[in-house]
Amino acid sequence: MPSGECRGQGWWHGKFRGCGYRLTLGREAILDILSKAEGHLSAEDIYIKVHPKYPNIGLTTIYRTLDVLSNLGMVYKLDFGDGRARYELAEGPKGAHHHHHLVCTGCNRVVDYTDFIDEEVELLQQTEKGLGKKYNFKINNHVIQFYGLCDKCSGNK
Amino acid sequence: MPSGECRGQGWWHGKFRGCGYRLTLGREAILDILSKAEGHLSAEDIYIKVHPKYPNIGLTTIYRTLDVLSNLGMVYKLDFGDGRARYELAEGPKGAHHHHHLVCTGCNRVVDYTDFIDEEVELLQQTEKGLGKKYNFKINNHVIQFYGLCDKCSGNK
DNA sequence: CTCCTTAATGAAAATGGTTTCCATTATTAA
DNA sequence: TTAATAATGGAAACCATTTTCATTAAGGAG
Ligand SMILES: [Mn+2]
Ligand SMILES: [Mn+2]
Ligand SMILES: [Zn+2]
Ligand SMILES: [Zn+2]
Repeated sequence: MPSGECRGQGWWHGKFRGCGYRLTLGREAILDILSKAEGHLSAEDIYIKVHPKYPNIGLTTIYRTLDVLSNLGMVYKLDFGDGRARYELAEGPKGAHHHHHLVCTGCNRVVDYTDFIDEEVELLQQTEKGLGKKYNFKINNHVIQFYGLCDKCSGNK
Repeated sequence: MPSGECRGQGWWHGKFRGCGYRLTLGREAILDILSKAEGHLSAEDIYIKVHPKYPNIGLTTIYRTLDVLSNLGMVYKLDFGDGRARYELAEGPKGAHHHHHLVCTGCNRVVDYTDFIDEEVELLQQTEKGLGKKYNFKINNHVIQFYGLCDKCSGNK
C-alpha cells in the first residue's frame, strides 16, 4: 500500500487521496459501473459492462481493482453461495446505505433490506462491543444474511 | 432425493431415516469425524482425517457426502473467505448448539460464540418473521459473522 | 513540458477447490 | 439370492481467481 496524494473529479477520488493509489481509467470505469448499476455484480458482470466502452481493460484488472477497493473498504465482497464472489459499493456519493441480505436458495435471488435495521443496529452495536471486549477483537465489519425460499420457489415445491 | 427407510446405530441414522439415503461406511466415517473434531473443517481436512482409517474413501465422496448432509440440514457449509468451504455439524447428539462466528481477517482464526445469543435470538426471530412476511420468503437459516482483527493481529499493526 | 521511477496493466499460463464422467461396487428391498 | 439402482473412486474437466512477466502509463521532480 503506497502513500501520497492524487486528484480527480469523481466523488470517490477523495477516497483514494492519501492512500497513494494512482487514479487510472480502469479504476474509474469500474467505480462508475459499480455506482450506477446497483445490485450484486460478479467480476465478470463488471467486465462485460465495462468492456463496450473500454475494450482494453482486462478481467485481471477488474479483479485487482476490486481487491484494492475491498481493502479500502469502498466495496463489499459478498458470497451468496453461487460459486463466484459478488461486489457492491459500500456507500454512494450521498453516504452510507448499509443493508443486509435475504437470499433465495432456490433461484439465487437476493433482496436487500434495510427494514428492522433500527433494532438490529442497536443489537449489533451492543454485540460488537461485548464480543470485542470479551475476545479482544477489533471488530470492523459484519455479514448478516438470511436464507430461505422466495414466494416463487416455495410455490414450486 | 430417494425415499424409503434405513437402520443403524449412530445418532445420525435417525436423520437419514425417511430420506431414503443409504447408510454407507463413507458417510458414517465422515459424520464420525465431524462429530468428534469440532471446528471448521474443509473437505480436504476431513479427507485427511478419514484417510488413515478408511484409505479407500476418496475426496469426491467427501464432497458428495457433505453436499447431502448440507441439503439435509445436518451440516452447515461456511465461507470464511479463505478460498475453501468449511463445514460444521449443525447439531450434535445432545441437540442443537447454534452459534455465530467471529473471524479474524488477519490470521483467519475463527471464534465460535454463543454469548449475547439471548437478545440475538429474540431479534432474529422477530426479524425473520417480519422479513418473511414482507418479502414473502420462507426463511429457514441465517448467517451472522463479525469480521475484525484478533488481539495478536491488531497488535501486529 | 519532459524525464524518471515504479505502480498498473493485459495476455497467457498456472492454480486449486470443486464437479463431472463413467465404469465398478455395494446397499437395500423384494 | 437377486435385481435395481444408489454410491463410489480415480481421472479428467471445470472455472473462478491468481500469478507471471514484459509493457504501459500515472504522477512527482525538475
Ligand atoms: Mn446488497
Ligand atoms: Mn462454528
Ligand atoms: Zn427463489
Ligand atoms: Zn488474527
